[in-house]
Amino acid sequence: MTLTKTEEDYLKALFHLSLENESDKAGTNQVAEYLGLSPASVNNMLKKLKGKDLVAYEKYGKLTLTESGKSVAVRLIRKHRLWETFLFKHMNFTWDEVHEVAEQLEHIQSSKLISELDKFLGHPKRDPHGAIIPNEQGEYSLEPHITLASLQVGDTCRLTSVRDSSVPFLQYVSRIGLALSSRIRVAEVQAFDGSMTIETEGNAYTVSKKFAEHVFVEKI
Amino acid sequence: MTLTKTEEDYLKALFHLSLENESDKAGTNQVAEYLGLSPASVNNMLKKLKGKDLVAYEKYGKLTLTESGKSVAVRLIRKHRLWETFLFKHMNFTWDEVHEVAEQLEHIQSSKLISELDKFLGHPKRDPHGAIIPNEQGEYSLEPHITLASLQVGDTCRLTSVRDSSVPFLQYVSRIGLALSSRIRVAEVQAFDGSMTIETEGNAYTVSKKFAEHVFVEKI
DNA sequence: TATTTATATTAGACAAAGCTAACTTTTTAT
DNA sequence: ATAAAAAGTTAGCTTTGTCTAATATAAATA
Repeated sequence: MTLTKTEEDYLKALFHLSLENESDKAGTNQVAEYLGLSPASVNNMLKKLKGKDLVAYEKYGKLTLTESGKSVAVRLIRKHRLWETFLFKHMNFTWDEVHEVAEQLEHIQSSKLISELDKFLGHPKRDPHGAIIPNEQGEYSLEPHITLASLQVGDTCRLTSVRDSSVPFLQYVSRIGLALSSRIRVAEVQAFDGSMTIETEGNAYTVSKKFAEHVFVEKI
Repeated sequence: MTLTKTEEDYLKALFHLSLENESDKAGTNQVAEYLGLSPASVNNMLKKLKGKDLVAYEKYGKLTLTESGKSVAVRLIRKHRLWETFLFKHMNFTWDEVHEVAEQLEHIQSSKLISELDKFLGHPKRDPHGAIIPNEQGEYSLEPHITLASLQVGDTCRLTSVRDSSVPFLQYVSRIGLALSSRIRVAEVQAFDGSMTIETEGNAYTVSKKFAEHVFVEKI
């Protein structure tokens, strides 16, 4: 079954939202917000995807991807991340530039191209944002998602990946000298709003709680 | 102005047909045939493209691309041929496999990606079918299109490029041992139907006139 | 529990790009 | 020069994916 670009975008949205929500479910309005569409449009498309057995839900109920829908989504994410890696490593793109073009490239249909690209890149495990790339079978490890925001004063960590691929966020991360593998020490946390002062490479920066929640780390 | 994939496909079709016809013009039915659509659909789209000043024509008259339309088409052809080159040289695609995927890749919008790809490939002059790749400014040389069919008994030539990118044609070319730069000698020509017997690498094959008209050569 | 708010659905309209069938204009051939 | 054929156009319908406005259900709160 061949899906349209639009159908693929819905499945990917559902996959991402399911991961963020508890219990692998998402809501119509949430999908609409995520894709920048009206709830009516989303409802309309959901009917079609349900008919194709890619999404499961009861009227007025929460949405889940079926196994088949999940598999399509994971393959898309694999393609997206492989293309991001290609753009970053071979086309001189910066990490804030790769997402937009990969959004287009992920819809190219050619299994040969993807397996060759994977080989060409040396079967990379992570994309330029540190996100894990699912393998050819669609398997991927869900690593512990510890955010910078969960650390305490005095803790030291290493930046493993970022939650957001948006240009403003990534440029901000770079601006304060952070990148994948950066070592970070938490110097201060404000009880008032959770903002924290961090040290990296000898410099100190104060960042909001929201920011810290978008940075994944491993403690060291 | 951003064009849809569909609009781009029409412009590319018009460009190719204009080159094949005398006087850089094409007809509605011809475009319909080329794209596998009904003349009515084509007429419909032509109105839109005329409104955007990409195509020029009078009612019931022949079609030409405007300078602006030509420029869009050439940029698409450049992208198509660069992607074909990439697939062939780095993704282990054969020359009969590249066209289909390049048809998709040519619609990716990113000028940075194309200029980086060009650099990555070493600014190639020709694609895997021997076709000339327009440069960044959209300039390209129209080389003399001498076909194998125009040669006489005893002439010797080298295969420079092929007119057709279809899988059956390219597989046939390969099957009889021909590739870019192959040396060919014309051993015999039938006055009856123009079919010709050619020698290459010590083997002889008889091919139709139609076939010979799809093979571009330079005399040696 | 009753009411308000949030979420989800339906109905009806629209634009893009396709189609068929009918019609008009141009070209070709008798 | 006229009739037949080919090419181009128009009208009206279809599908896909979007929208707004109105309505129905579920969840939250008073």
